[in-house]
Amino acid sequence: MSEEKSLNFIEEIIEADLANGKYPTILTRFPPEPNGYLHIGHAKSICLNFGLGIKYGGKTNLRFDDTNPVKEDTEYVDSIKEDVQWLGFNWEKELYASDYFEQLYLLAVDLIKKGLAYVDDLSAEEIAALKGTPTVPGMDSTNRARTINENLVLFAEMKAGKYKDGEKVLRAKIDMASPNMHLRDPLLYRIKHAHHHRTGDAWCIYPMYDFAHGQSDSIENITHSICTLEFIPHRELYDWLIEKLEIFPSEQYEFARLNMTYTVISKRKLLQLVNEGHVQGWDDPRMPTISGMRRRGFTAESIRNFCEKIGVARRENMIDFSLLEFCLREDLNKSALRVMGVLDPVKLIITNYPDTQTEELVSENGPDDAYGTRIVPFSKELWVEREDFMEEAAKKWFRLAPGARVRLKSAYIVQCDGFTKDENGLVNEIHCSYLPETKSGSDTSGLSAKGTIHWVSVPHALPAEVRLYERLFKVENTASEEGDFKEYINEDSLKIISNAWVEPSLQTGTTATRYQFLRKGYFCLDKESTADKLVFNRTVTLKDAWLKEVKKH
RNA sequence: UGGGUUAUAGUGUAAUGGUAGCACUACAGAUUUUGAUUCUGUCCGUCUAGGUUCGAAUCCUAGUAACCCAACCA
Repeated sequence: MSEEKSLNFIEEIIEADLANGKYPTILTRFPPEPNGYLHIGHAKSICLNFGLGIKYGGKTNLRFDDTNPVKEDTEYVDSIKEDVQWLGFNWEKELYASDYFEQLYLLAVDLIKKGLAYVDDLSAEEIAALKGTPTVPGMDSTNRARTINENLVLFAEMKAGKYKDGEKVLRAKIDMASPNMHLRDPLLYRIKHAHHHRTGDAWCIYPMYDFAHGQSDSIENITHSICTLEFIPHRELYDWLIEKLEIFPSEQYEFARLNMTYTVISKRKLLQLVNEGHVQGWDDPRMPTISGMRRRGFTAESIRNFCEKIGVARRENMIDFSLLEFCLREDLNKSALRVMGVLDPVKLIITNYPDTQTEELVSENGPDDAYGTRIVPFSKELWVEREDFMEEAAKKWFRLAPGARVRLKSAYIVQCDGFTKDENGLVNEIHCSYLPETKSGSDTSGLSAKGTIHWVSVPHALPAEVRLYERLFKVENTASEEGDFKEYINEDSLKIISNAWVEPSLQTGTTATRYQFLRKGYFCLDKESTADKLVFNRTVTLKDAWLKEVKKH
């Protein structure tokens, strides 16, 4: 039954490694720096790393790459853990690069003893000047010739706090003429008299990425260390350090990071959007952060499916936002409760319906019988969608218009007889007569209506605020446009409707409940919603064939 | 213009010398008490030029384009 599914290039490597006995089992890791919130690009990495662990019966660690104390905070650690768990993954161990500071220090001492690292007194500017350029070889620092003993003493003094920030660094002794800039005696340690969110003031020297990441991988016996393409030039250094240190040979593999149309996916840019007030926080429902998407109403399942569909490769990519929406709708369609809500209300009066009568009609809750039914109250006055009425019916118009017949969902077929306008010329009442024998479930009329519309009974309706979201940017790819990415922000990405009406069954529900407002889209309760003031987020619209028809003309 | 990486429909991803497939998008139709869902169909592709081969997306040669690398960030 199971179809042969093609492997991505990392799976091929793993299967080969397992087949030839290179490793008995695999261990991967997801290694975020706790300096911001996770976004959809991280989700790709999470699904990849944890997915491989699951697929091949191995394990995956969650490791915080917390080697730069001035940028990191426990706030981010907590949010990252929450997001990974929410996505549905369990880590083998929760680890921190800062747990290895002592071991890393000893590894650095080892490197010095091997004559492969030295303490340099040059300033950042001087080091940069001597580094050369991609086309011009670098030149040795005079400190490169220091003896092993001298280096040992100086490095110990760095650790002991004898020097101020920037006075000294530890560098690997490799090749100042290498065509790979990362091999021109890269910095291994720098001095930072800064408070670390976990180690406090215990350290004033901190390892650089290149002397922490691969070593942490090795300490944990990570078999496949998977990162993004921009780390390709680091791999030579990654391998060099592991070889010279004679530690567990973890191997680095790189894949292309996720790019998506109509958004930005970079911590730096997302941070700007938050700090400059273009959005209301990291979990603003317009943000491509995991927390933003969760608040917006995305399901973890839909995000995992998306990550599965986009694949893993080594070429630059730009994924259509519509694929994400497809995955979202695909999942929500299966699980969302069907309810009725009117976003732009206009009153419909059933002239031949008894003034004080109320009926309890039965309507289905979901896409199949398993969801059961609920009671929806019906009466003489209903709220219906303003856009479902036209004074003069257009071609192919299936909805309300004078003389036209429509089905009120789960209720009756009504015939539109007329309408009234207010002093501003705005339609304020639609007058209809209902056909009693067309009652839903017991229709004996033999009549049919082309269109079916949703409604809410006026005396029973609950007021609600509804927040509609559009894409955050006006252009597909801000990076390929002139100027700053913020010039392309869509100012209309949030529309708040304060006078919507929803059916009474929506009084109870949690932020975990997913709804489909019939014909209007998928919605969920926002975290700001209260029993007195319901607030809904529109997660995504339904596909709308009529809208397309209208746009054609 | 030093080094590295990558080029397959509009987008993403397969095909590991042997029928260029799948998904999204777009378009058309059927069904529908959601103009949703579901179902059916259509359009559209191997960066270029040579070469090897019975046979090339795949191998070779030469181009072209895009991205990455000169932070005491990760």
